[in-house]
Amino acid sequence: MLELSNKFILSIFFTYLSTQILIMASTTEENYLKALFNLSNEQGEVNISELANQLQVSMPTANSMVKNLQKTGLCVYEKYKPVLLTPKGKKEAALIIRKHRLTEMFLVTKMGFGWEEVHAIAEQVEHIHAPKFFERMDEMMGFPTVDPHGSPIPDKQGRIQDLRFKNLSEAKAGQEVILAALADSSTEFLEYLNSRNLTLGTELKVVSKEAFDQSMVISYGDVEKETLSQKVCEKLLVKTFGSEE
Amino acid sequence: MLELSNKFILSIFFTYLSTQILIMASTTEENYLKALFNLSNEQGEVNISELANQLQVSMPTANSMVKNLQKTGLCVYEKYKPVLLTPKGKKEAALIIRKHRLTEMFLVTKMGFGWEEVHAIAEQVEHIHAPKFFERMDEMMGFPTVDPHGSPIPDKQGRIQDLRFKNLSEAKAGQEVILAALADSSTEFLEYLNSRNLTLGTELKVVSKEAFDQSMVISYGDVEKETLSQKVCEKLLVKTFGSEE
DNA sequence: TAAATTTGTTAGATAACTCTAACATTGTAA
DNA sequence: TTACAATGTTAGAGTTATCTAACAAATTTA
Repeated sequence: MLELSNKFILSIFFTYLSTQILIMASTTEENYLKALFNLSNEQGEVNISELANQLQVSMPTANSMVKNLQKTGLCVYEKYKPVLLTPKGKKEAALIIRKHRLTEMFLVTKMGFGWEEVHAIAEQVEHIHAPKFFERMDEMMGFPTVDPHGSPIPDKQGRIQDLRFKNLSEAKAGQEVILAALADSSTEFLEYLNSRNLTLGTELKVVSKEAFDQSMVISYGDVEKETLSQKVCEKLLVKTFGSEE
Repeated sequence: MLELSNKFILSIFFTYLSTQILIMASTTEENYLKALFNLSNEQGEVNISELANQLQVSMPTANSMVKNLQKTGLCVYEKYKPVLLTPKGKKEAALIIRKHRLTEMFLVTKMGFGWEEVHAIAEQVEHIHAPKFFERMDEMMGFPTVDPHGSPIPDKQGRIQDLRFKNLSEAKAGQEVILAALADSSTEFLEYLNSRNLTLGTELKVVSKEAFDQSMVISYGDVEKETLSQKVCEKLLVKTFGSEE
């Protein structure tokens, strides 16, 4: 009876410790946090199968890791329910994403890499534990707010600004917009954009829109006519001239 | 009988694969390789106890990892004998050290870090698998041959030049030398040197030498008299004016 | 709504890296 | 040269992160 009671008190004590003391997440855990963050829908929910798929692990693996993350207070999870990040988990995820995006920006602006080359390197650098290293990058770049693909860089507190760009696919014929960000930063898509000389900041004019397949003809720079499929238009995020902050 | 024979053939096949195909060494294995490389004496030998001590693991742990490294052809080892790196193991170790030292130099020359701050960061960055990342660093720095502590940077083939500096402790009274490298790059020692304004490239004059405790009085720059203990003198590597390559 | 499909869980195993305890070998010193 | 000390090895176990096989729940579809 007494023993049970002691165990109970100890378990409270350690639960307290785990939420208060920073037990560094392993690289694996960091990857799960990032995946959960990126997969979160409007309700902040993620299904185990999506998580497993994203990380290319089996469902039992994802399931058991989610249980671990819950023990350290980084997510909430109930059997057969979707996973939710806690505020602590969200913050930790955002800070990893901060390191990722700062690194990508540094590689492009300070080291001469192409925007299609940086993801794989940043994927490794983001796990480095050296606050000063990332602070120096940030400083050297003049505190950028977006990465080379237009995605916002979370601040030191893990807060992310919501840029709320529009999809190019929503633009009307005749409209002029600025290419501001991408909804897909895969190497393939970036190389597609490279081959068309489409860079962030480019002013685009929607020449026409094809009702049949939602493809668009646009013009920009020296390019008079370029046809973009619906699929491409949905991946291009744009802002209107007025909408600078 | 037939089964045994098949097993034997398979084992030969996999041994062959392991020596031919690049099975990436894990971060842990990389740390063992580096430690073996750094601890190697003139005969290239390392005792298990030294290795275990260097990596702060138990002897059984070091012992079993050495067996793994042997399986992948990175070291040679016989029961109760010291460990030896193979040429393949030496090369792999040197290439990790190359990444470490390039990183240290980059952090100091391109990112404004102090030489006492860079070791811990480089210790993490050295495990990044991204040849282009390190090649760009190298290029941006103009292909440096030494790191911020004067240690040589191995080339892309893993070859290390032997700079053969002398110990300051061997210098005679009256002699003038240039501080070229350090035999100890611990934070404590680097901070000691910082506090005395002793940097690589500084011209030192040996004012006098104390026979009793082997301490030295030196002068350099604006400093007329500075007493250095024997311990410090042994950690300072110097070259004479003539000995530039 | 019952059956089929999808999604999620449990159980049990494996690989990598680590440990301690116990034992074996080698080297050193009485 | 025997005994002690130092060094090295084996055995067995724990942790983390992964898997497959089998089962269970939830959801979709007929």
